[in-house]
Amino acid sequence: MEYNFREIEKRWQAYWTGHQVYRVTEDESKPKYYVLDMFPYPSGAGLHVGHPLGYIASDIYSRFKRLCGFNVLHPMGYDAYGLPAEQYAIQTGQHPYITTKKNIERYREQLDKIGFSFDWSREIRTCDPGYYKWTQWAFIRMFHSYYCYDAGQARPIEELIEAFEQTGSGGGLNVACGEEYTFTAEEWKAKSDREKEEILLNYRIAYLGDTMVNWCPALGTVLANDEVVNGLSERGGHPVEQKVMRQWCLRVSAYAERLLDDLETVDWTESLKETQRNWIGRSEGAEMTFRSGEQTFTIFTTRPDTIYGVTFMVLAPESSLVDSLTTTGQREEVDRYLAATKKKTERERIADRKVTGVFSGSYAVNPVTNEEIPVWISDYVLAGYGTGAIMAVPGHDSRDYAFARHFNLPIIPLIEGCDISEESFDAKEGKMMNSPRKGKERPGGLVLNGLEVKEAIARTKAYMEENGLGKVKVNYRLRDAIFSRQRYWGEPFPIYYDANGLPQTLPLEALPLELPEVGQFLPTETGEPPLGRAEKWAWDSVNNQVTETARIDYTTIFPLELNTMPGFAGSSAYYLHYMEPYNKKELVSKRADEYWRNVDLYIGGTEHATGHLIYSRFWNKFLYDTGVSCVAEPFKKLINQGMIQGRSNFVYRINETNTFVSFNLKEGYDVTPLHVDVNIVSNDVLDIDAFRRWRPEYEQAEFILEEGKYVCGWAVEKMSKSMFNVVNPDDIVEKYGADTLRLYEMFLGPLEQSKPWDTNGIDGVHRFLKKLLALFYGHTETLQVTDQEPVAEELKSLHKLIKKITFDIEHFSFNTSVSAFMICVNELTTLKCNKRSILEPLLVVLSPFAPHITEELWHELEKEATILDAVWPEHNEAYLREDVATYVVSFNGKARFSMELPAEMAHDAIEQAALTHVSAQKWLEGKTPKKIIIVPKKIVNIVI
RNA sequence: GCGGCUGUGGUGUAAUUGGUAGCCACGCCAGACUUAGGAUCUGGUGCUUCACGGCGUGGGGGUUCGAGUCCCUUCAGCCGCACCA
Repeated sequence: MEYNFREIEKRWQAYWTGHQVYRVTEDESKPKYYVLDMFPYPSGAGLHVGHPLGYIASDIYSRFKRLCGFNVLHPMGYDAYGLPAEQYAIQTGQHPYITTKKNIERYREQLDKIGFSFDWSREIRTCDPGYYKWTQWAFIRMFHSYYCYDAGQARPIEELIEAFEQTGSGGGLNVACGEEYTFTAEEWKAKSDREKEEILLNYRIAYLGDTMVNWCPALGTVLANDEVVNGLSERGGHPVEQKVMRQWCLRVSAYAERLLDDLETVDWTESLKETQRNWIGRSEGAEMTFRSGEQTFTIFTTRPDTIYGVTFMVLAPESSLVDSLTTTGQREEVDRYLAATKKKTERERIADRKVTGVFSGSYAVNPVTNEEIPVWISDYVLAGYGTGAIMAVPGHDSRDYAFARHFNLPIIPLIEGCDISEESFDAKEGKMMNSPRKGKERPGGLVLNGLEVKEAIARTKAYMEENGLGKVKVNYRLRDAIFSRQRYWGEPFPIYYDANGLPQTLPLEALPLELPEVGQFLPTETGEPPLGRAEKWAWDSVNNQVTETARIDYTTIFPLELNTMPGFAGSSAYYLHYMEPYNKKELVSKRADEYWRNVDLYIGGTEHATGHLIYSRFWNKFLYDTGVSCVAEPFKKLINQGMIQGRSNFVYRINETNTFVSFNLKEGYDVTPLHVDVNIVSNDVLDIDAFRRWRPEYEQAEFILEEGKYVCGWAVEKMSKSMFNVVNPDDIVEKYGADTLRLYEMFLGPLEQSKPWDTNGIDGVHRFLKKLLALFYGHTETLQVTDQEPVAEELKSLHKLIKKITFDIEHFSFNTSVSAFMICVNELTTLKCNKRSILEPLLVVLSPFAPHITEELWHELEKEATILDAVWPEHNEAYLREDVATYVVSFNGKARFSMELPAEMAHDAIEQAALTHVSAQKWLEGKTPKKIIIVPKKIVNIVI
């Protein structure tokens, strides 16, 4: 019997497509289960064997859930906007859509070969206007919303306008905003539309603001924080500088608290949650107000208890206070410092940690001691965090310490017994002293001496609030997301600018606002984004779509927004549209959303921890607030599949010759290791003929062989073209079949672990499939299955498998599942089992892992997949059979150990064990054993 | 610096979650069938010892009748945050 996987797979592929086997509908009679993969960016290089790892796992889980009676939504699509297609377009002039479309087709071809059960009728491409209509739609909604902390949710902006008209900015409003404004209702009413709009932008969830951005000159665009790594752009590694620009932003920071708190409600790995917690960066502290002459300003600190140790203040160079606190005498020096700081890029600022700074000339008054302390300016204080100003406590903060040492400022120790002669004492522990210092006590003043740090913090906070010197405040590291990109290949903003130059949203009927054609994909000569090259592009299409009254008169030239949205825009709510991709009227209908709710299982890489997975959670929460999504968290359980690294092979050329020496013989020769294409190496043995054909210079190569073979060296490296270690799944499928690939990728190790791809060992899995087929066919071409009654051993083998696999799949332990299959098939082979009643259920269990081969056999057995429902749950526990004397031993009602032996041996075992095993005897004191189970030589367990 | 994760044969890994450490594979060794083997099948394979035995889950210590698993400590590696007050 040949294992003709090529024919089998081709046939089933065609059958699945032809009969739309994996099409899913909202079937209310079944419980739902939503399995989602992070959709791929279709790159030009195609898939390598690492990409499908997560897809195979999710596919197995989907198929398993289907067999368990769930209605499983398992869609797939493409994150189609991206830089590579745009850069290719700039170089070649080919429209990114064409490149993207071609890549998608190639991806699809590769994915299809592996035999996934995606419902392709629900495919989404983020660059498809039918889809990005909903990205634009959500943006408009964010524009028309503000965030109310008291309500704990986003609210329509009209409510805020109403409040301003009623009570002005006072009236106990507790809302998220950029700058704080103070005005009365009358003042508000007196403002012009333009002024009102400027103020409202401070409150909108999608807003236009002047913010410090990461500007990447090489890419010609602004980047979000998660797109910058160590001061370099994530894509391409170009330097990034800080720059103030007017950009669209999303008020993600308003959701910081909820994004943090709701992490408790999701089933993600601890490390991923921790990464997000770090990124959100909650810190609890206090805002304190200091006075300097006529001015007051606020600082943020997590250590209010150290107020007696403040010996100077520091402002960020970009702080708006710098100007007003700089004295005339210091003006020149300060300006020089500001200019120097401005020139530094983000990376330089991180790289040279030299202490720099300049005195402003002003003094501030410590509100607790009334002492005057100098105000300095230094770039170690960040403008974007807290208030951009700090109180410096050199005794207990290492940065302040370094600064104080450098500029010879006083350092006061505040904790009993701490040594600050070499470094600051940063730990939040110990007893307070010098607070206040001896002889500086003031009646009714704050006294912290003798308190533990924790108590001192609480005491100071209370004192501040009682005396109106400050308030308790929680700060977050998480910043608003910068949402504009100066690129072509992205979603256009549904925004135009009116005669006042103020942003207005397009009418909803005008959506989608389609990406225009441009001659070139570069920025314009005047420095505008590429969309600036489109001539009055959208107005025609906008006006064609809206009713007569809503038409916009573009003859007065109201320009459209020329920026496009960033990559994360399209991936932020795609899982919602998968629920109802054919709905042209809504992102998702109430009915579909309430059926599918949220993603039960999400599988993808860790690299999205601080990007997509934050934005998506934010976006979903916004839609939850506005009643679109009915669940606050989009992804209930999340698994990060590990990365598959490459395993490179090397040949060893003897220097200055064309002779290659085998790995174990290379000692004694002067050799250079050279990467060799892993596809012409098998089990580390080089295919010499293929090598000679590989490159012209090796055509005449000579070899020094060991035992007739050329053995290559190897190393684990990143999978990349330049290392010749890229393995294409197509080649594996061609050689071994998709089922072998699927099983092998799962067999390789735990799903979440990173591991090198090593094709050595795939034979073992392939052999397993052949062995399995041999159970059905023997040496013939026709089925040899009989209807005989199974014997106990056969049943036991099967039921052991079912129990094991059920447990393993539910715990995403696919590698051990594959092992269990191998054990079962080995056992059945030994038993020469060809009984239908055993083999049929075995197929059902295997089907999530190797759908082609099992469907093939089912077909021959003339069975439907529904057989599963009957088998799976019923026989779950059935393998524990009295007649083979399997004992499950338990203490305190908890199963401890099980062992099998003939029943008649049990009695002898008790005696022997009790006599020979000291620890058992000790344990048994005062107890009466019912049964002791042993294996030869050693005691196994005791039943009380 | 702060936080998280990991450490088991030659290799990938497993261990019923505190109960015979090394399942299942790869590789290797031996054998069978073969003109042949990068095919197939059978047996063996943690280290050490001729053997009885002894030693073994990065190192050290502890809890326990019993520890790969729990606690303390230390080393190594990977990841996240980091001039965030």
